Formats: sequence, C-alpha cells, structure tokens
Amino acid sequence: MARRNQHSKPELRALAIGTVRTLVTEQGLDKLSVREVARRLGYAPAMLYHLFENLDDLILHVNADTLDTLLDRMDRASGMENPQAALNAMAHHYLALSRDRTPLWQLVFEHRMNQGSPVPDWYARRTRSLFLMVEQQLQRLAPWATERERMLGARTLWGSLHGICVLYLGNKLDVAGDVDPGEIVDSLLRHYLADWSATTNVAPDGGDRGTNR
Amino acid sequence: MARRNQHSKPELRALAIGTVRTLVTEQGLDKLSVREVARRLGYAPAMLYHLFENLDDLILHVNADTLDTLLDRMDRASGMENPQAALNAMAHHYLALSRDRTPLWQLVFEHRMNQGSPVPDWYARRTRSLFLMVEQQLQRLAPWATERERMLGARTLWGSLHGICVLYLGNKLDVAGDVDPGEIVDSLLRHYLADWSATTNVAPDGGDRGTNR
DNA sequence: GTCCCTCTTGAACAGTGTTCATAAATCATC
DNA sequence: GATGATTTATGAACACTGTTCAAGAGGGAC
Repeated sequence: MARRNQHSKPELRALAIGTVRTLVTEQGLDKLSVREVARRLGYAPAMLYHLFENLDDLILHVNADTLDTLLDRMDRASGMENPQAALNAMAHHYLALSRDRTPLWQLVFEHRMNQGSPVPDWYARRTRSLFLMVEQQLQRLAPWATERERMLGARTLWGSLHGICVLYLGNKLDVAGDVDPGEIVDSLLRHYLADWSATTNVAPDGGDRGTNR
Repeated sequence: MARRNQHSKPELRALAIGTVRTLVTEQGLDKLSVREVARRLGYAPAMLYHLFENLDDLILHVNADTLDTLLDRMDRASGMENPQAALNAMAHHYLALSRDRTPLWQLVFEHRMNQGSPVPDWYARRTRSLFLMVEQQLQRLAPWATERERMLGARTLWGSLHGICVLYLGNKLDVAGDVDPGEIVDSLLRHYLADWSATTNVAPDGGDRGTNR
C-alpha cells in the first residue's frame, strides 16, 4: 500500500496546496473538499491528514500563499518616493488581486476557523506585517503623528479597503450603472488621507495643524 | 401524522425564524443546522421545506430581520438636525449591533448563497435602502454634490464601515493594547467626511470648493 | 530472510442538506 | 355519519461532508 510516490513530505504538501489553488480557481469555493483534493492528487483522503492537521490547516496554508503575493507586491510599491502614491498603489494591488483571483481571495476572506479556534501565529504574522507596511507609509506621510495615531490610521484605512473589496466580490456594492470599484478605493484614500495627514496631532514646530483648515 | 399543531403557516415560519435566532445566539453559527432547528421546533426536518425553499432561504429571512432592526435605528437617527451627527449615530448603531448581537451579524456577514445564486429582491431591497439613507445624509451635508458623487460617497463610507465591523468581529483588527473599534469608526467618518464635503464638486455659487482648504 | 518503520489506505463514524412517496389528520361534501 | 379531497407531516433514503484509526503494503537495514 505504501511508497507509490517518490515525493517527500514537504513536496507533497506543496503539491496539495497547489491542487487546492487550481481546484478553487477552476471550480469555486463550494467544490473544495478533502475528498476532491485527494482524488486529484491520486491519494486516499486519509493521506492528507498526515500532511496537514485538518482541512482548516490546509486552507490556511493556501491563504498564506495568497497573502504572500499581496505582501510581495505591496512591498515593491513601498519604495515609491511619494508615500501617498505608495499607499495608492498598495490599495490598488489589493483590489486588483481580489478581482483577478476572486476565488482564491474569497477563500481568504470567507474562511472561518472551525469552532472559532485562533489563527496560528505563522498566519497572523502576515496580517500583522500587512498593517505594518501601511503604518510605515503613514509615518512618511505624517512624521509628526504618534505611533498610536499611525496604528489607528492604518487599521481604519485597511479595514475600510477590506470592506470595499469584500462587498465588491460579493456583488453587494449595489451601484446602479456599474461603477468601477477602483473609483471607490480612490475616493477612500484621497479623502481620508487628505484630512488625516492635515489634522493628525500637531506639527513638530508646535504649530497646531489640527485647526488650520 | 398531520395537524398536530394549530399554528398557521405564517406563524410557523415566524416560529422557525425565532428558533434560528435563539439557536445562533446561544450556540453560534456552527451549531445551526436544519436538523437542529427542526428538533427545537418539535418537527421533522422535512417539514421546514414546506415553510422555506431551503436553508439559504430560512437564513435570508433571519438576516432580513436582523437588517430591519438596523434600518429601524438608522431611520430614527436620520432625523437629527446635523447630518454629520446623523451619519455618526448611524455608523455607531451599525457597530453597536454587530458587537451586541455578534452571532446574528456573523450570520449576515458570513452567509454566502449556495452556488452563488443571486439574493432575492425582497432581501436586496434592504441593503439598497441602507445605502439610500446614507446618500440622503450626504445630500444634506453637501447639497452641491452630484447624485453620482453621493452614491460613490455612500458606498465608500458604508463599505468601509462594513470592513471595520467585519475585521472587528473576526478579531482581525489586530491592535496591540485593545483599541476601541468605535475610535476607528470615528476616525473614518471624521476624516473622510471632512475632506469629501470640502472637495466634492463646486459650490452652487461657482466658487471652487476643491482648492480652498 | 527477517525485522522494522514509514507510507498509505479502506472502512467506518457521525454528521450534513435535500427529496419524495406515503401516512395521518382535518375539512367539505353527500 | 360515511366518504372523499386536501392539507400537513414524516420516515427513509440519497449523496454528500470531515475525520479517525487499525491494519496492510513496500522498502531499507541487519
């Protein structure tokens, strides 16, 4: 019964992750099941439980890959000289990926851990560094802002972006005469950042930037 | 086998909806199943299919109820004299409901129609009127804005609010030293609205409001 | 050739949503 | 009151799901 395959355990893991990615991409979220993944791999379903803790664990690994491509593109954008332009590029990468790889991003957005167990640290690290990259740009945009203000701003901005993408993917944006979601993302960034950077804290010289509008 | 119950079909429907509400509230999303609902009602599972098309349909009716309480509170807030204050109150009703009735709102947020069938019109009407109420306040806030600008603004604002609530419920806001999500909602509304109302379109007298900050 | 250990699986368990012929209880008619 | 029609409810089955675990098959070491 054994040793049919010459693949090592890590190779098999990567193979399984890839299989899920193509399965979800081709057939959508509903068709994802342990049995179908195993069938495509040419193994019995039980074998997958020697590679991953359970289906949740496998999905988390797939989602980590998806997040990594986003983090990668955001990282590349972070080098732009203008922080506002960098944030814009980052946000549009977010939107572009979720519209180009919709099923994979639905898997990221809509997957909930079984019995509400907490996400493992190796996964949470990704979302944390996502926020961190936004905070870094906010720091460049408004060096006078406190760390707490930057944290708050990053979460406001990226939580908002997330909501817009989620509603867009779920066709819940409900705009008569299809409006480009890119416009909505632009609107969010432009208006929020303009007032945030203008009114946050005070200028380092002591001038009160909070009232000079 | 029949007529054990003196309840009419609409009464039975309401009873089933109520059962789902308490079941989800008490036990969370995972425990929701046709069989469990039927067990609590004292009926066989198959009976529910004479009241609703399927589980999706039943859940949609539950969610419509949940949305209605939000629409109700938002409607009451819409009467405030200051549109900015009204939007603030509305947004905080949104947040408060999702934190006070978390499981029911998770059911609203996280439920996806089977096989991606479109939501029926009697349900879509709710989300539409939700956006409409926001648009009305935006009109009061900036009467010079075009209809399209109001639509865009409402979707940006409420999509963002949605994202913040979703991340908050999913414990994905990831803020060190717990930050009140109310602060994040405040930050969104304050900064976005300030710049939106200041730079949208031009004043009716022809003065360019887009540059006078 | 035997032992061992790793890899792999079949089969079972406990659950899920959904369908449908059939049975029971009530209402309407004669 | 008996008979028939209609409503109401269900048992049983179907085709799935994730997960577990004892046991079987294959290769390497001695």
